[in-house]
Amino acid sequence: MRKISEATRRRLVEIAQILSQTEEKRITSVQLEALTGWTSASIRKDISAIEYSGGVSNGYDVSSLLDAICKALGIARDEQDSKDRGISHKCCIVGLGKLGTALLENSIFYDTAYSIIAGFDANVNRTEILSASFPLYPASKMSQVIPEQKIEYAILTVPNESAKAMAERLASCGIKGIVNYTSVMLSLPKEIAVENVSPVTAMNNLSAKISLG
Amino acid sequence: MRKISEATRRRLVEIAQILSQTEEKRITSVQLEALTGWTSASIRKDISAIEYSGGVSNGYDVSSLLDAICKALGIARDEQDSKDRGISHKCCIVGLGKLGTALLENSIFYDTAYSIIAGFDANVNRTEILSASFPLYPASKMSQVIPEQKIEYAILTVPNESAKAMAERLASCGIKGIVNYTSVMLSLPKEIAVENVSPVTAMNNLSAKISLG
DNA sequence: CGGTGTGAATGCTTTCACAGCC
DNA sequence: GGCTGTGAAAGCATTCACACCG
Repeated sequence: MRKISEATRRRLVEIAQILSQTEEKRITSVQLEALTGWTSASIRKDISAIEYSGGVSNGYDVSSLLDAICKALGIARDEQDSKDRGISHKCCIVGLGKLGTALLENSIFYDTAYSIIAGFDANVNRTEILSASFPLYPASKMSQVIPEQKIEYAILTVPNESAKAMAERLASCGIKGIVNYTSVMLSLPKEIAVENVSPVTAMNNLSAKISLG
Repeated sequence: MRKISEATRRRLVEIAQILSQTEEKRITSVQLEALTGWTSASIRKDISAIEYSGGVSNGYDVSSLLDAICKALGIARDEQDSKDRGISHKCCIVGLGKLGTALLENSIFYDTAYSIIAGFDANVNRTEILSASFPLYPASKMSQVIPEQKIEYAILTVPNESAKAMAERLASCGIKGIVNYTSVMLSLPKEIAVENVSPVTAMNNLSAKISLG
């Protein structure tokens, strides 16, 4: 069970997302191959890495497979599941510029296990003018609010210039993971997980992928 | 040279991004290890996969290493370089909701090889009301504008409900890569590259990474 | 049959360790 | 002395192939 490798994990996360969007009742590894591009054998191996006995003969039961994957990866399948299992990942948005406010108004985490419960910005004006369904604080309050509210994840949408400093502050506040929308590569203690999702990084990856065939 | 693996490519893209943000003149593989968390041996192997002779004895020359990586991966280091080498990646934004407009006002690709030259939305009102430094079109014009303008990449910021359909349309217009901000997993012909950067996907990855240690 | 689950074989990547160089 | 570059070894992951099951 502790044998879930990086590659397998990424695939399972993606498979889980596909399953949650499928309306079929059952699905086979060959269908998943068509959907994902990975070989069916590799998908079966991935699934065998988690404890799941269901898939006998005519494919997997979508719902129970999804449950099994989510359980194995420690993620919740939706809001209900997250309540049932007592998993709730509290997040905050750091940086309330154009992008940050777009995300906070978008209710992006509707019906997921994640919920945004605070926003921060260095500019006090902004935290006072903007409004959201959760409180907004000046950045100076981070070190107080984050531990107090047990916030685990941060979505970093500050300008590049402040990215490094803010990330380090988040780290020292005990944040566990950062979704990084800036194009600055963060260097943080390795127990803090970072997921880079800046458009520039994404484009570079895309572009390199294509140009190498 | 065609031996650049997926893993190596991703690391090199990240290293390139770090190099472009370093103001030091030289850097060693051990320093890169500290910054990235990957072992120095693996970094040296990665670099040896591209044609680069520079790094003798006391580390690598930041600027020439960056050049070499960019050249090997087919990406441009900045706007100037992209002009010099005649590389210019034209992009469009599909979906001008909150997120889409945040991205288009943000001049996110300032001083990169990428430039956004068109925006699309299914809602004609929106394309008429909004304004940007590039033209906005109703989605019906996609199949005309994309080939005509030789647009290679799309940033997909439509609502989840329309993601699948829009992605398929983009594919049929001959787009080469999609940066996917929706949480729908796209299944497209494998010659079309997709980079998933939705907050939900990112959080799931983060969360799985942490819970598996 | 059409499908899963899984040892065995193959093919990659990463790590090790050290020669060679400044 | 410190660092790169690289064969050789070790460790993983993917693919193959087939027994087994409904």
